[in-house]
Amino acid sequence: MPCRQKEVNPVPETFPNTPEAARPTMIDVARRAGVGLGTVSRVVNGGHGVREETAQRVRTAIDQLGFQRNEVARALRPGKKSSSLALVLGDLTNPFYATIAKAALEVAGQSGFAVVLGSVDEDPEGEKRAIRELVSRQVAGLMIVPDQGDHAFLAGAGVPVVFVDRPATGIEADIVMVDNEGGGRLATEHLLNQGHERIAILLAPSYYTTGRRLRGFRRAHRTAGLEVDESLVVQLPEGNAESAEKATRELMLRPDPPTAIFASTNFLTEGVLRALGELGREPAVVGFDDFRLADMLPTPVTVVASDIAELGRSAARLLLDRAAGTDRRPPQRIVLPCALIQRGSGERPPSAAKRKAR
Amino acid sequence: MPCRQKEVNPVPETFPNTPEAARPTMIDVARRAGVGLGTVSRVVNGGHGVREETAQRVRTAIDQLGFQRNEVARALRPGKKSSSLALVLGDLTNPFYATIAKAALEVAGQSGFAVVLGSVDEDPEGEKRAIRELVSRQVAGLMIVPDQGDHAFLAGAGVPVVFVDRPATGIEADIVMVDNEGGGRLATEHLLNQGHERIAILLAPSYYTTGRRLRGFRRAHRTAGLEVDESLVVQLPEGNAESAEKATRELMLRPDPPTAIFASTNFLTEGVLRALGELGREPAVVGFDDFRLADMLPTPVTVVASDIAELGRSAARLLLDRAAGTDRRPPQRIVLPCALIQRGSGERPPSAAKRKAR
DNA sequence: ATGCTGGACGGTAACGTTTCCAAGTTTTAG
DNA sequence: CTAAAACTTGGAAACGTTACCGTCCAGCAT
Repeated sequence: MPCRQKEVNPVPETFPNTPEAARPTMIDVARRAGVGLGTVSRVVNGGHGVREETAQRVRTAIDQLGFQRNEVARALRPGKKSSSLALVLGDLTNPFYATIAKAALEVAGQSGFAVVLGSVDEDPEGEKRAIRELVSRQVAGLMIVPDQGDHAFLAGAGVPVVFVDRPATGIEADIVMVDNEGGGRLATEHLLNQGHERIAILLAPSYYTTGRRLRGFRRAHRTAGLEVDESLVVQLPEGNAESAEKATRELMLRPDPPTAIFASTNFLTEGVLRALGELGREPAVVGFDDFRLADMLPTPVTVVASDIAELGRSAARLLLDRAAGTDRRPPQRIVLPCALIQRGSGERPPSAAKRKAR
Repeated sequence: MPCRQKEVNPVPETFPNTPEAARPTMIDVARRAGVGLGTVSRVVNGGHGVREETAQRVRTAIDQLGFQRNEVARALRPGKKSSSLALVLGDLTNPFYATIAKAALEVAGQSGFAVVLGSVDEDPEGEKRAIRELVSRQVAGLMIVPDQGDHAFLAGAGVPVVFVDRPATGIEADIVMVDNEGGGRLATEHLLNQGHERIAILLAPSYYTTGRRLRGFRRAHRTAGLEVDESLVVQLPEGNAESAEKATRELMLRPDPPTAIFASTNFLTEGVLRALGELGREPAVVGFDDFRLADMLPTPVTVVASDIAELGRSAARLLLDRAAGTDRRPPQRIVLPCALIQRGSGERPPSAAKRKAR
């Protein structure tokens, strides 16, 4: 008779070099409670179809042994995806991404989902690799702040995908983003209302968001009946503060400098301010996205902001619904509004810039 | 004859409501390549002991089918922990934590490890729950920025643990941290050297780090032959900027305000500056931990800083070695140095504070 | 009594991988 | 030319869980 006896927490003769405490399994629990394996599983998963008395005995055994379900084994069963979501985004050091991550983590955690992070530093191919890695871990869904490039390869991944902050090409999926065009228009209109007619816009390289914000910029001009001076539309080679700083310097040292600058990204805003601080110039400045300490700088910074945390929360909620199969609607498109926060830098009149211009 | 024939990517008669693309398994690959299952596994894991010709055939099949190893199934095998690390820390919105996370992610990623994040908002019990969750996901190791409270329960987790930024009680484990006492001393000495004799210190509630920084503060005083005015040692009820702001206001409105303030945390520093800005006072200020825009504030902020990213990198490296079993040394204790970054706020002489004091 | 229904429970087959062992094949040595 | 050794390879067990399929028993209707 093949006696498949298994020692419960066997004491190893020689202490293993990896002091790996053998964690109890459902089988251990079953044996201890004097019930079958299936019964333990039923109890662990809600306990339907188990007599209360039996369930109690099982629960006691679970407590005594300190049993905890092995999520990996659980996820192996067909259909059962693991109870983890993946989040793929850029530099966590950017408060923008960090805020999204935090919010998503929070929502996922409330539903008992863990979040596996894939940080990708602006590398179109690295992103693909990271996503493949994540998918191979059987995550229940993907939240992606996509890089440029085709994301069609995601279609075969077999898991729901939610894009965050910007859409991706090649695949139809849910998307949660902010009203970039509206924000761009808001910022620009505000500057135009102050009487500015020469407004520069700084753009990070080829993000989707960049295009929309620029569109808002143009639209505001058109509405005001003004032409956009194309030499004031600055496409930066990189999306960091240094790049913006350099561009701002060049911009302000032109014979015909702008009287206002719209920095389309939080890091760009920083760069702009840095350059202006050194030059001692004071054009009006409006940034896109709020940032910490914006109100404490020598001239508090006016920004167009949205609820970034809500971006992360919405994405996580949507993804959880998709993963659970609760949500069968066609791909959704959630757009969060932007609001203007006036702090000072955006309210400087054109004259202020001119006054110091010489 | 039990013909366990399995269709390769069978076409479902009725399209399933969850459009789950059946992903190919090793068995599919084996069949396609005309080899055994074991051979495929060997090829996937480095291909030792497989003839090159056979390996090539397998690789072709893998490419054709777009096969990718199921990490979950892999992790199920005994001994094989999953190739993920867990990172448990506080508010990701705090650049301090975000920096650690980013660095750890980077190092882990280079070794093909994913990182599962558990963010815990200053909740002693929530941390425990989060850790249990993570352990049940069979992570290969834990990196924890521990909350107060006993962490003895980790001893039975069966996975290596590395503590980050501060040690935990109840368990002997690796720890990576900064030289808090040295940093505290450095900051204090710097202020003392400027001639300050009434220096206040603001402390976040009951962190380990708080105690060490305070110790450095006291030590510097003792070395200088000065008594610490205990009324200037301010234990805050919370670790946020608001709390520090309120405390600073009270401090400065005393009949005998300090001429210098040592803020022992980046958020505290922010609060201090906020209060001083409103009051129009100018005591010297030194903060612990650098932060973005510190150099752009009206008075650039002097701080004691360390390489936070290296904190995360070291932790990840150490944990990877432990997880691989490469590192069998007794628990390590890595301490990173602190350096003073002079920017202005810390170099104001006592007279400046007094001048405006009335 | 007997047959039936249905709930409670035990057992077992997967899930996809790794690892071990045995069998087969080639190479090397004697 | 044979024996042994080394290398390849296929097959099967096992990891811990869930889902399904029986079995068993109590209770009920006939």
